[in-house]
Amino acid sequence: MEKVRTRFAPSPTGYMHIGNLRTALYAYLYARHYGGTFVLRIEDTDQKRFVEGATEVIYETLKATGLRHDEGPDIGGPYAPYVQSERKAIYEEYAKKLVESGHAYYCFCKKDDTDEESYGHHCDCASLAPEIVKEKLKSESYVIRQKIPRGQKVQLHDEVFGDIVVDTDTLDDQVLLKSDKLPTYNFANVIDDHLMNITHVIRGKEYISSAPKYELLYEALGWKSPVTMHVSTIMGQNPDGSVSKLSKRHGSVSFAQLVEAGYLPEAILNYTALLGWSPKMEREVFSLAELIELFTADGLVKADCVFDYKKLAWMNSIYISKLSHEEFLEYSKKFLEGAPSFVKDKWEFASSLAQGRIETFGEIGELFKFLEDYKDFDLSLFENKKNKLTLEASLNVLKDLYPQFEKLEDWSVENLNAIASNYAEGRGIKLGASMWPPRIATAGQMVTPGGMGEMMYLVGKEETLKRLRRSIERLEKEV
RNA sequence: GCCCUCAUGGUCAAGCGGUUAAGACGUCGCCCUCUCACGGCGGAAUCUGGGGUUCGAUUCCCCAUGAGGGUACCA
Repeated sequence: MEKVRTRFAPSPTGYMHIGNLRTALYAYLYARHYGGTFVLRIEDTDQKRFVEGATEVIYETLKATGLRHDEGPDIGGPYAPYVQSERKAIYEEYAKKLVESGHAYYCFCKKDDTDEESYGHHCDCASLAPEIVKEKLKSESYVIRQKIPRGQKVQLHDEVFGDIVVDTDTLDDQVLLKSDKLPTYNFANVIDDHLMNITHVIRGKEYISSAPKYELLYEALGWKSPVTMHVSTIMGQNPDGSVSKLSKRHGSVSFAQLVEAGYLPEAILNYTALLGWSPKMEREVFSLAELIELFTADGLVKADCVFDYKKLAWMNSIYISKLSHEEFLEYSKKFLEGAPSFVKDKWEFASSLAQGRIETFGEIGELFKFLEDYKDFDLSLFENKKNKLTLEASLNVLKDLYPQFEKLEDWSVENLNAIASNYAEGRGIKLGASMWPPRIATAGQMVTPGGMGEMMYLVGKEETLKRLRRSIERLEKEV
């Protein structure tokens, strides 16, 4: 059997759209699953869109996600160069061959010759006499267009969408070679896929309409066309419930933005793998190695799918919880901005509270923010039915416990909790009844990322005692 | 306008002629618990509509509708 070769052929736009990353992932998984080769090719034939440093973004993303390519501009390979702008002469050669064989023609129309009302390109350049063409070539700029045969059917097969039959009369004479002598995507991709011996093409569904034209080109050149797999489009949900192609207004759409927001590369990859592809089993958390093992074309879904940030967040929380404490500490470093200083100082400890509670690293600052924003809060927080706490009962607990806390020299979570639990035991009250009031007094808020001991430890002795005194003072006035 | 494609809960999806129509996220309730989170248990919620074919259609065919894409010297 022929060795599988897939490719990822992004254009250097300056960022890696998540849909693009998914295509790369699928191409990578497919190649690896069949022990094949994964090729990276840069499609930079649109000079107007040149972005400085854009190819670096592509390399960095592939590196960060572990989608290692076997051939590419940065590492070379038997089919170099892997950058289309460096292959200019190749396309020109094949375009001329097609003209000679009657499958393409020179077109001298100006860009705006076709009026806006007509759809598709129609002109008579194809039937120009050879002498006239020769004459015009000397002085006029031109493009080379594919000559689509009339009244024929093109039949093609896609691994995902099945058989497709198209009437050639609905196809346009598309431009193959632009007036700047650079090929269009539609042409370059056909030439390169063949020349680079690509056996399986995985690309977005938006190219399915162009597939018949590619098929015609392969036929004209006498080449065998690769197996194709068109994958669904990733959509975003609009506020009104409708969907449209995932874009900035839906949220973060590039890999870099997602990472910046605190999503782990592994989680992003795992989640996007499952958007438009299914392993057909109940499990959803897979390592890259497991995905390679499971990935086949029959799991590819035809219908478009909506990117769900909530589910990605859930997936991310799974990966965060699987991190070792050391990894979590290391990774969280750059997300500590906005966290109160006494949380940063004790981050080694606070991080253990955070790890099980956050879904993205971006939430860290917010999680502990209230500890810094301490102000007089609504005293009703001290009331708690389940623990039989009234304002008065809470006040008593605080007054009883305060001297013990004040005396405590080793301000540790264990010691703090011990004081409260001994007190509860001695009084014959519920543990919650003794821990609730100090926790509320310390945090100034009902919901906290840890229990009483943890909150008091984080805030520190001096500040905690100050807060306890303030609460006692306020409660005494109230009761 | 023309062409192509798609259509299972709010979302991701399994299903490939006979099922109580999986599972996950989200959501709701309960349990656990000093709060939250985690975890456990349970609930609500889906086959776009209409025609066929068939003993029987979510599943096959046709039409309609809706959605997406193409119709670029962009990819």
